[in-house]
Amino acid sequence: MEVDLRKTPQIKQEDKGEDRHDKEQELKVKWIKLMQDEKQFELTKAEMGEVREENQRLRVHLDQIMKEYQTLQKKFQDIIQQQEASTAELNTAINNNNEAQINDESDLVSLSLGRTKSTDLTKKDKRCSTPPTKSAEGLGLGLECGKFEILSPTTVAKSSVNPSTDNSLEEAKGDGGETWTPQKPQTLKRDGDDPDVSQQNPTKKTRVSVRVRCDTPTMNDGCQWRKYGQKIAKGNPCPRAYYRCTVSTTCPVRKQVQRCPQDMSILITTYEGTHNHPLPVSATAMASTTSAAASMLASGSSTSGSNPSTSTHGLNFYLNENLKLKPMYMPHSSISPSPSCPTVTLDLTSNTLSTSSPYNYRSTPIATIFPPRYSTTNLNFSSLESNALPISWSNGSLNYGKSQMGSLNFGSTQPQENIYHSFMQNKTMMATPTNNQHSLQPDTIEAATRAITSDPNFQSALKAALTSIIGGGAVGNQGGDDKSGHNVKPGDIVPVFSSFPSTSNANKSSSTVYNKSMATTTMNSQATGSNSLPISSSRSKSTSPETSRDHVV
DNA sequence: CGCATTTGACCCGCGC
DNA sequence: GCGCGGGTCAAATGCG
Repeated sequence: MEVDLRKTPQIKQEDKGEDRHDKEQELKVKWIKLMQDEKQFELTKAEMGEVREENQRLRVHLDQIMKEYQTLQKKFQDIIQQQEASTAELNTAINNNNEAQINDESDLVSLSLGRTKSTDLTKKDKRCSTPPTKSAEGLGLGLECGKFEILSPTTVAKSSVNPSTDNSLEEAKGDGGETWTPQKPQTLKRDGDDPDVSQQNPTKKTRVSVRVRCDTPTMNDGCQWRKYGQKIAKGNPCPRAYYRCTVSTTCPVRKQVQRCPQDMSILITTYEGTHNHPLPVSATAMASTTSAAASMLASGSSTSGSNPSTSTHGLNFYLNENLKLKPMYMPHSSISPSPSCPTVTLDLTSNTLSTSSPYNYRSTPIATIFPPRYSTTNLNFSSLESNALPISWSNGSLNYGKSQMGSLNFGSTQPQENIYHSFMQNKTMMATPTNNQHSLQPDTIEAATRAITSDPNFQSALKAALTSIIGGGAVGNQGGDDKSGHNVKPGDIVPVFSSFPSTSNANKSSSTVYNKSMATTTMNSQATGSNSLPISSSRSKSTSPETSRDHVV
């Protein structure tokens, strides 16, 4: 690179005439170029050094974030364990006190984690066809979906903590006009195999029902499903498809998929049982959601059951009388009597959330759909403003919220607050079993607030939701239904057992670990149209075998 | 040929 | 005890 300048004079002396001059000029030019190149090189070196430093700083920062994340995860698991323990105790006490009430009436708790607009509410009411006799407020947990909205009760994730326990997701049959019948003894027997379930509550099996507005035939939840049956429920023109988790041959999880007869765009998916195997990253989102819902149910539903029939009066959760809950189109549909199946409903369909009001007001509770005897918890994950779909599980990409990161939006502005409010309300109701619903005094609310904030269930639910957000990228995939499809690599398998509400075995599930890839994982599964709606005739190979047949059994 | 879906039959619980 | 309805089974069917 460097030029020997000392030789330059010598060359001048040796050369003669114009040639010399020319050569000298050339050498000068070359020398100048070399110097410039050298300077450029040094500058580049300096830049590279800066970039390296920056890179190192970023690495350090990333490490810190990862450490914090792991720490939070551990804490979360601990809380879940504690929550499980406390929940068991609480349920026992509650059962003793309110057993009669619970058995007789279905408790519907609607937790709206978002704000719903009144107009939307009206629409929902129409859709649900549930008697508008009761109004409920709810906080909207807004999950913006690309293609599908979760209308109402959506899948409940069983507590992520318990992998082994059976998780049940219920679809709100009510949408279809049919009420979701509680699991029958058969299923219970099967589920009974699962020790966890029996331990937690022998009589109750948690189901998570997710209502989503989905253009696609089925909602991809990241798991692999095999269709094993289809039936047309009485009073509901839309066939109900039965799916079994095929990720593991021993996995007890089942799901039912059904279209809402009144609004075909609404897909009701009910999950039942807990996954006893690691879930693909793509499935973790739903798992987290359902876990949160299940957690709420575990702690809240049992306690809240005091007055099912009373109106919420601005509370997010409402309890409905059994009969009134029946869907309009199925006035005669009988509710399955099995009292043993508490249902958590996640309503991701509510688009109409009012930003102004802290609570969701619903003229007609979604819960109407549900069978009376079960205690039902409705989680309304609707975005505040919600034109945007809360979650798009359809087509394989699940987007929680608008953010590219696939984050969950809990309400547009103050998500946590919304959750908090809804949970608080729920708590309040539980605290005042009989009278509370009609009038909640401010101080009562305050007391409830304190109680709620300290409630592990609430914390767990919030964490689950946050977890979903954090792992949102991974969550996005619906492809899970596709057996073939998953873009999920082996490494993506996440040891999250409890995507669904688990009734038991908090211990086992507590070890939930998310694969590092979760954040970045993209779900593409069902874009391929793998899932076919029960109604649709199309047949898809995709993992989510939603039925394509119209055929009635 | 293997696998997933379809679909009629069967099981079981509940109500009358 | 009988009928109804939900849920599941398993043989048949279809597709790649």
